[in-house]
Amino acid sequence: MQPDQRRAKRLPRAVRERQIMDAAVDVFSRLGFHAASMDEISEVAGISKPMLYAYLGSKEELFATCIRREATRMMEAISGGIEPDQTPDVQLWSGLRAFFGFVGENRASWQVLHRQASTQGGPFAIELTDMRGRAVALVAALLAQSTKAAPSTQLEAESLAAALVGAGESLADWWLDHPDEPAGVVAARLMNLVWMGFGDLVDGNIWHPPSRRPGAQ
Amino acid sequence: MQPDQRRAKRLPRAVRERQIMDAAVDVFSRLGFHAASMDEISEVAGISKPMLYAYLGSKEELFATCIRREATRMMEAISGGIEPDQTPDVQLWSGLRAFFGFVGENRASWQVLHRQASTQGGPFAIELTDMRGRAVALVAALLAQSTKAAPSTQLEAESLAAALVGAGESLADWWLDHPDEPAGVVAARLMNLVWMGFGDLVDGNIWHPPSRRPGAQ
DNA sequence: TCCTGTACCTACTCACGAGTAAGACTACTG
DNA sequence: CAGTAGTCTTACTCGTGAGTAGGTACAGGA
Repeated sequence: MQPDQRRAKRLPRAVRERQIMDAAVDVFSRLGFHAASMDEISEVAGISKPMLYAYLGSKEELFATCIRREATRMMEAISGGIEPDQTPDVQLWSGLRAFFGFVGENRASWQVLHRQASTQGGPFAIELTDMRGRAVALVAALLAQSTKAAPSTQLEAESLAAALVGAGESLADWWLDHPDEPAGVVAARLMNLVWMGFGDLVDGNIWHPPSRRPGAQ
Repeated sequence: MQPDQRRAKRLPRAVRERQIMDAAVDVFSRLGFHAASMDEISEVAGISKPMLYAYLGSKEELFATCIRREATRMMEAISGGIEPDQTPDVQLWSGLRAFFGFVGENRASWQVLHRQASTQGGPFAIELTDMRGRAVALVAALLAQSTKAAPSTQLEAESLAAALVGAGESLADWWLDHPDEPAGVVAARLMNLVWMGFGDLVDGNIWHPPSRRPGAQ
């Protein structure tokens, strides 16, 4: 109880809100929505519970706000990583790298986004579905570029995009349990799987970026 | 309160246990582990709470038992669907069909297995990891058959198997939100994606089973 | 120096849910 | 019909966690 035990007193609202959001993402990602308590979030954030309610509203509002913030951060990271005037395979490659790069550096964000939000019903799933919809649209547009030739592509591209996004999601989940692998390796693995297919891979044909540096990552 | 409001009175223990398990899978799949209450499970099962505790133990024990039962059912469905003396691609195809067939007919089981169990820590994740490990081993063995030719296959096959299993898991999740698609179509889509790859698909090369009936499903 | 607003707290209320105590009802066995 | 084993219930205890009441402390302006 020394007077010097400064808890960074009397900060402006915007700063506190960021601290609270960071704490909330941390706690939600570790415990899940239901098991997380507002008491613990306020403790991690270094403030008291009434502040939390005054600034961010109820537990549900806080969770929804977390999802929106992290979803926005991630989609910006991905679309920022794509170079639009490259060939489709290179665009896909850079998108995958951006995605796994983001997940690698923001594991808590990914936890709260994918594993938590998708298991809670109600408004949360809506936010999530919205983000996934944007990701699928991004990939579908990219695939549609590749398939100008083929005939019945519009719907087919979209469902394949959904499968690819799903594969990315679950490979990211798998990666959470195998954190030793570098991001580039995981991304390259998925790239090869979806671009070449096992049928080619067993013949030794692998995909690689158009030679800047031979090694991955 | 008519005396005729028979709640199927005084059944033997084994029958009650099955009813309770079914109710538990239903409630857990709808609400998740934490939000599900033992009161609701007992109500759905048509018995009172103390019976539930007497027969299946605590909430955590009940949940773990659910996971074990559903995981076993699913793995049996899959390995029962594979014909071991076929070529690797056909084996993979029949495995995928068995998997999506099971999920389609047991949506609640899949919910509780994948979406719920994977987000809860502790003993549940262990059960789940165990099941996934068996699935990955199954697929990895299958892939290893295909790649006798290639050199550095042992570890590579295993990680590709993990990616494939992950892709299947998340495609099944996606399917939960698009229940109108038939199981065979979803399975065929994943089969094409992982066996042919986009690189072939954009050229119009699709994989199909070695002609019994031309149409899928 | 008083005044007002914003940051911030302690200490509650209240509902809900896990788990239990204690016994009642039924069926079978002798 | 008494006894016993197993089925089943009502009616609790008790902890935990969401949300709030009612304040204190500090900062800046008059």
